[in-house]
Amino acid sequence: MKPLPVQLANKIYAASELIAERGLDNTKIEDIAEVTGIPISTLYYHFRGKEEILAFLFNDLLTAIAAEVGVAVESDGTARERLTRVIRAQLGVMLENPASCRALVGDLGRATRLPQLAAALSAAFYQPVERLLREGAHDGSLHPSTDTMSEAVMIFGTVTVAGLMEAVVGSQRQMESIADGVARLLLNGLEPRESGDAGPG
Amino acid sequence: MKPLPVQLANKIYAASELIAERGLDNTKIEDIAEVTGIPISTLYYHFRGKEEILAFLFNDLLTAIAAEVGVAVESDGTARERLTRVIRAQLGVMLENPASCRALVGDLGRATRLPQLAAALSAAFYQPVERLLREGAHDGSLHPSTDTMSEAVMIFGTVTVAGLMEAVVGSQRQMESIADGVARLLLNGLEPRESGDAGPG
DNA sequence: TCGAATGTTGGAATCGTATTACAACACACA
DNA sequence: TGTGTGTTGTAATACGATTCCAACATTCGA
Repeated sequence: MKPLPVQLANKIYAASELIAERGLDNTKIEDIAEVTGIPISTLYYHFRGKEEILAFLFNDLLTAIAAEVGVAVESDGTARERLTRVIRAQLGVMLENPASCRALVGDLGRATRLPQLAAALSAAFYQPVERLLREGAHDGSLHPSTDTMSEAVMIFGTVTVAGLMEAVVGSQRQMESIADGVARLLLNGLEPRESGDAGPG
Repeated sequence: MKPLPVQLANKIYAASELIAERGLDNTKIEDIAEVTGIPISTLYYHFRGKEEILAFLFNDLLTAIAAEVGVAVESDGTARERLTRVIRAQLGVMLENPASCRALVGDLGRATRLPQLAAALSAAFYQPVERLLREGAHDGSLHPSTDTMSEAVMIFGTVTVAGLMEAVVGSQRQMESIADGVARLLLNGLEPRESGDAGPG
């Protein structure tokens, strides 16, 4: 696939707001053309159709997340510390692109039906976290897990839903604050700990 | 809204499989008519359109979940124990209706854009859990929380994504096994506990 | 049993919108 | 100047949702 001219790439993002609001089906190509300022003909010259426009936006978002998450995974420290950074990374990107996030989640079915995206989703989320879980069992900073895959998926769900909620309500909360809440739940759990709070950085 | 004749209600579920697979837009009314055995005209006699069919299915699922969850919330025991039951209840219904679940999540955007459903969603999930969190802080079985609403949402995300994964892959795992994994993560957290595993029922 | 009300159904008619086709035009670059 | 690539408007085309309508079925109370 040709690499969409920058000038267009910049404009096309304006569509995510619209799609997030109404969903792809209730968004007319005509509307997309209007908000992006790209004529319909031009859109069809570059994209096979509506769905491919959405795919472009998703792919972009997922790539961004995967990149940030990748950095966090590779960083220094215990697995637990890095997991905290991963959570921050994911939430950070989500809060920076609330519209794309809402669009992604709103049309999640479509996203998972687009094969390239399913792979990107997996690469951006599950795999890095799964790896951290294994490493954490090794370095003792995380509990040993029998099923890292399930756990990675659940963690993904927790983080995503948390981020999504903020994206939907257009929250003004700082990413750190949200990330702390997520990390606390995931690391400490809901059951009271005998000792005081474990205070991760 | 008139209460859809039972005979039709039974047939209409056959549509969820289809919608789960392709998403609502890629599902023609014609297809729905075919798999359900309900003629197009009849569908339009009872439903305003495609979207309302989906809404019916969702509403049904959410009502079922809300009911089961409600029982769990009202049951005996500490808040922690009841939370465990809530998780089982939700997962139980999800695994019994995998197609509806996939459809729901796949068209989540649509679901949240349908006002009645947003309310049903909230009633089925957040509210009961939020209540348990507060009660748990009281009876000491759960840690005190500063933001029960966020926490409830995250818990919802964890459980839902876990259930969804199983629904998507058509897992044969027992609900108990899955629920145990979810409960362990949510209650104990990822960080190792000094004492041995806390073993909830 | 009759008649109204309600539900069921097929088929034709509408209508909106995605997508395609095509032709004119712009720009860069050899 | 000529070719290739990208841009854009306009006019088909096609498909599928929804609506309309008329015929028929069923129920139920008078």
